[in-house]
Amino acid sequence: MKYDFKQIEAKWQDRWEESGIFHASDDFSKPKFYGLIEFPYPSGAGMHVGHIKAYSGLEVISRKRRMQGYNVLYPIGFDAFGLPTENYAIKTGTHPRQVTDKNIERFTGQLKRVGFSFDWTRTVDTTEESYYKWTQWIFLKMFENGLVFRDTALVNYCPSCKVVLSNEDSQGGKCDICHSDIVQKSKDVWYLRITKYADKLLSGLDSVDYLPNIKMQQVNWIGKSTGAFVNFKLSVADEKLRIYTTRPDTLFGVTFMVMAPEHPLLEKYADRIANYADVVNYREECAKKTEFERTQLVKDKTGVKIEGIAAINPINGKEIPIFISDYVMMGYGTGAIMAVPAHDDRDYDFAKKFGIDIIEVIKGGDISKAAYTESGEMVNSDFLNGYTDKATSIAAMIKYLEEKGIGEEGVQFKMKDWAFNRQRYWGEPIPIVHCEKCGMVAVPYEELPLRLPNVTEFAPGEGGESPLAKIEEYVNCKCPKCGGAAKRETDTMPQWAGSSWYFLRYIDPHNSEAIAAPQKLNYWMPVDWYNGGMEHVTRHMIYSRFWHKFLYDIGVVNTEEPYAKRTAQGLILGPDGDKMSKSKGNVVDPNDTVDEYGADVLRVYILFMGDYASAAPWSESSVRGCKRFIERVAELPSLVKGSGVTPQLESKFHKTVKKVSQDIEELKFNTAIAAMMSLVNDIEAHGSITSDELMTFVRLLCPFAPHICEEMWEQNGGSGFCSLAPWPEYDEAKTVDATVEIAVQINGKMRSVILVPAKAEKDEAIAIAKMDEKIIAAIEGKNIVKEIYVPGRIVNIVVR
RNA sequence: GCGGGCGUGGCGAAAUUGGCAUACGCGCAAGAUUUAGGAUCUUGUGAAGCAAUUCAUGCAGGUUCAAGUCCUGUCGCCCGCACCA
Repeated sequence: MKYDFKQIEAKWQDRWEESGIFHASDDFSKPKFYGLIEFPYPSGAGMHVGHIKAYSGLEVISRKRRMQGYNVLYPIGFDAFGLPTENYAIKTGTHPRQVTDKNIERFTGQLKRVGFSFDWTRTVDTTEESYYKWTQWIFLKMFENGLVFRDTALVNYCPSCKVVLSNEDSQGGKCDICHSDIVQKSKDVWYLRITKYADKLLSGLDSVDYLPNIKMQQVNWIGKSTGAFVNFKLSVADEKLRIYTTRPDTLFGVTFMVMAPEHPLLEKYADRIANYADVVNYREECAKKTEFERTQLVKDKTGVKIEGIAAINPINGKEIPIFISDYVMMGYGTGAIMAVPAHDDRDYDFAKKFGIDIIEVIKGGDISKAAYTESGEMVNSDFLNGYTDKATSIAAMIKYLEEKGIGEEGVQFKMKDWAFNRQRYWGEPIPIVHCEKCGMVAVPYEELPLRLPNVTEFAPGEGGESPLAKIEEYVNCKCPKCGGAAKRETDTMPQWAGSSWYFLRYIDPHNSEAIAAPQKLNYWMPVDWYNGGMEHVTRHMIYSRFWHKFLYDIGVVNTEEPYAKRTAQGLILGPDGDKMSKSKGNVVDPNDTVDEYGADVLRVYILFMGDYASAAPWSESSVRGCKRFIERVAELPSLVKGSGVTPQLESKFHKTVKKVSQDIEELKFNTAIAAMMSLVNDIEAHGSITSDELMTFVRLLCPFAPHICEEMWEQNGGSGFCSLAPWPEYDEAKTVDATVEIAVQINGKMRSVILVPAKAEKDEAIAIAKMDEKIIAAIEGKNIVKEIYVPGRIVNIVVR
């Protein structure tokens, strides 16, 4: 068969589209498989081969599931709101709608050329009114349920994008989008109370099958810590200074207190603080520092001692000084700490710098040199003296604190509430109206979608306000409650909103009455397998798990967790081994590879490159190797002869079917393909193949290289589509050879190879080994000390 | 600093989980075919040696009949979190 991939691939892509064989059906009697990939952001750069890799894993799984008889939902869509599109619109004056449509068209074309088995009838686009209506609907439900609040806060602000960012979007003090330095700015912020779900987000991880490193990152991000809150009295007033600590058992070692420079008690007692001017000065200096400087660069301890107010250690009545320092954050715990310099590195540095006492309460280190942070025997600690176990001494102290009413057990999370608004045009309008009389009022559900007005100016205002603020007919409205004059919220939602629930919309994408029909949700959820990039493991995944858990709590969905299983693919690096980027010019466009080698070759190569989860550089010559493989596969029909199959080749077939079937489930596509290559080598060496075997092989390869397989299936008398033909079965008995080659070692060194029956007993195997010439020579005249036989593996004779 | 992972030919990588190290592919070499080759096919290909053999999984030890795999130490790289109290 001549391998004309252009003709073959176009032909089958057309047939698949016409026949609709990849459309999921709502036949609830069949077992279902919902495979989900992260829908792309349709950027102007088009897709690169990394996208293709991200979708190829579940593509193979989904195709295999269809052949196994499952009702498969493998959908695709576009996460199209966002800054890059808007920035492009500002630069070129093109409307973001037009830019988005153009980019989606281009992405769609690229995806179709690769022959992905997506259900194209269920495509979603987060920027369509029929979609964002429901994004707004969920927001209003959250508003209704007290999960939305507004606050003035110091926020991460990107001066270049003129936008407020969540902590997640400003990691390392850099803007996630333009990489400018983030500054702290006081602003009105809409928050989603994700912290209310912190515990559920953490405990839910026990019931899902995520790769261990994915779980770990989420656990880390949620950052639960257990400890205690302790109230310290102030010397000047009947006022408590409340702190959080994970080591309440070190309370006897406290020699000073530290408050965050922004701590509200400072202002409250300003008139009692003798050096209040210094405090204000220090606070202003700190505010100038970016988060990055404050947390990364300047680890040298700075601070100011509060004159005129001290704290009383509630456990021993000692008066201790209070400092302010920027190593204590207002955003974590209570914004104040008890400092135990003997057993905390940061407190130790601070105490050394300011000449404060250091009292050892845990034995084991040398506190004249450094803080001792390991565990050990408690000393100088009254009733805790002699305790050696950390958990018991903490429990004893908490018990004491609670009895005396000076503190209690407590839990803290690193995760903060989700800053949810952006001063931008290209996002979902926040459906809230500000009324002078009624306050914040929700737009009534029946008025959704609250449409994004058509504008011509997309740039944010100099004051950082949304472009929507300039449109008077949008801003001015009537209060839905009292009917009086009111103003609309002009901020929009962040990029992460639309992607927090898209997997639900695929289930019923054209439903105008609900997110999706309940019986369909019940059938399809949860997502059986979700694959995506490691970069989305903490943001998108945590946000969407939060939304899903909320929807569960209000009875919209029937599963607590959206994703039953989550895996991640590794990057494809440029041919130079660097991360692909436009600026380096090392981006590989899948279209180029499809043009030159064909979609099947591209697919096989991407999965053959190496471990699916690891990064690997692109290699053009290795692509050619995969082309050779596909071409040799295309020639297999010429080897079909009526008979003449050897037991060895038959066994190899069964072994290969078994290996490929198993490897696919473990995302070990590289070894699955290697096994098929090896089988082709053996077939060629043998010189013939039966028609049945050919058809088995074609079905086995079909999820990887579906176009050529469909063609061969048709040419060789297969009925229907190969893509729907039954997945090959194997006979376990036939994967085992009757005789096996095993190695013979003398004293653990390989000396020979013998052929023994697979079921040989120890005596038989050793007897055969001792007849081997090389072995005879090796053991001649020596004492046999020990004989080891591992069936099917090895014989080892120990001699002296 | 804390947490996780990795280190195997010239290259991408395998290794049934303690049992023939280097499968599969690339590259390279020789040959065939070709007007030509960045095409195709055949053969060879960890290193040293004429050989039998010996040495090879970052480095140094250890356990074991047997170690890429387990243990101890050490070096190097990658990722995540990070003044989180």
